[in-house]
Amino acid sequence: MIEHHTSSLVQPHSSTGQFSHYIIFFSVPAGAVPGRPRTKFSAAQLQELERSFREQRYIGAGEKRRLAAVLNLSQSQVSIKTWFQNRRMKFKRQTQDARIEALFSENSLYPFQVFFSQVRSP
DNA sequence: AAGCACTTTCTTAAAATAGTGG
DNA sequence: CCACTATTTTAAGAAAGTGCTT
Repeated sequence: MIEHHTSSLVQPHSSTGQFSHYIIFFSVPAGAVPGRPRTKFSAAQLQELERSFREQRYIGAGEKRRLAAVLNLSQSQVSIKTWFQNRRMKFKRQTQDARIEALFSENSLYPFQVFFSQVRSP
């Protein structure tokens, strides 16, 4: 991500006129394999993925092939699998965050107050 | 093979800062 | 100085990578 930070590296400080950073050049190894390019799902694709996820959180081979065909992602069922995996993790995070939130709301602070009053010394 | 937990990479929106003209 | 814009930094989210287990 050099491109985003180039100008801040090149410009000297406005008042002192000094450069605050060294500029380091480096090269990418010649044999580096780029890896799978990041797929950008469109809004319509995400809508269909979400609908399928609501139906069942684990995708099967048949549904995966169907989605790949419908969404024109036929060459990359992997991205669909990855999406479901990441979506399950997101779902899990949200639910347990909601449970933690529920602990702090209402008047459930009491156990924590007891705990900290015992830990902290006056 | 796919699953999970965790991490890395990349993108983008918002916040913060720096310039600039009136 | 203030209002406005342009640029930079920061934070958060999404897709893919890693390593291990079933």
